[in-house]
Amino acid sequence: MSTPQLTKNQALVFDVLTKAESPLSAYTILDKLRDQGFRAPLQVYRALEKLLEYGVVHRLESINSFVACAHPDENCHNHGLVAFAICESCGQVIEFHDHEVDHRLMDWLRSQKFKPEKATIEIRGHCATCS
Amino acid sequence: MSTPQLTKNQALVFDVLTKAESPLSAYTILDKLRDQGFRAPLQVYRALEKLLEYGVVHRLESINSFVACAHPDENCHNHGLVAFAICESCGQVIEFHDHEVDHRLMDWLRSQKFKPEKATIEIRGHCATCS
DNA sequence: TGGAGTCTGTTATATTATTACATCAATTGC
DNA sequence: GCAATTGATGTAATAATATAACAGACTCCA
Ligand SMILES: [Zn+2]
Ligand SMILES: [Zn+2]
Ligand SMILES: [Zn+2]
Ligand SMILES: [Zn+2]
Repeated sequence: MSTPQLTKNQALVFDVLTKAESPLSAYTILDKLRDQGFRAPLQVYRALEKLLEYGVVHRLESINSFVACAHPDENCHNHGLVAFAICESCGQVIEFHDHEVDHRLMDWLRSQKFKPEKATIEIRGHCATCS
Repeated sequence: MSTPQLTKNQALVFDVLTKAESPLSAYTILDKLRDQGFRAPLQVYRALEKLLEYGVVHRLESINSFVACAHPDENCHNHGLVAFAICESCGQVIEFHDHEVDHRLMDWLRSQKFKPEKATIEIRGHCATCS
């Protein structure tokens, strides 16, 4: 999935996310973009939908929030799983990939004849500086 | 975490979940228990909170739903991670544990000095019979 | 008996996400 | 050029998920 030119709304949302130092909820993004003319949640959700599709943003299911991809260059996401460590104190997120975990999970799924489409690996806890 | 005697509401919620063949949302559980006197979401959420604490129920973050533990005997959950494969067609969930994946993730977290507290591993896709 | 702790019932509210419908702009095919 | 299509946008309304706040009941035990 290559990234086409972003539209105005997509660029605004992406910009907010890249400047944030922790994940943001859709409504937080909305609030940050009121000055730029955003009025309704759908403006955010529609932009996010595309950004997720392009792989430049990730959704953190366990905290209903969104974060800019930490590895925009490597398009590792195409083949591999992505995992997140989320600090419950400072909100900081570490994004990482591990082919070992990846293969192990995939092997198990294959043994069950389960066809994976989307995976979520999120660990909540406390980061080095917060513990 | 040993499981104490369940209270009336906890038992009702647990019973609904064990009889279901796929995960249920809190509000679906509420609807199924209207006849038993349930009127408000909190009655469900409070029971779920305890059942999660006892480890007899799991929460599936990616679909905002709850499922009874498939391995009530092994209290594998105390040490190890739990992963779920969720079929998007039939809703069926396969719960599994893998120490390899577990250790690998834990090693990585330790290398980052990240102290894990709660982990979510959920794979959505299609099960053997649905693909 | 009377706290302390836990469970419960109820109302209201907060947070997250989608449906429905209208408009606008760029693109395509003719 | 012009209809047809496609994709992006704006707006209002609503659905779905989750929590706050407060009051009452119940058990256990000092
Ligand atoms: Zn990424
Ligand atoms: Zn931290
Ligand atoms: Zn389990
Ligand atoms: Zn299935």
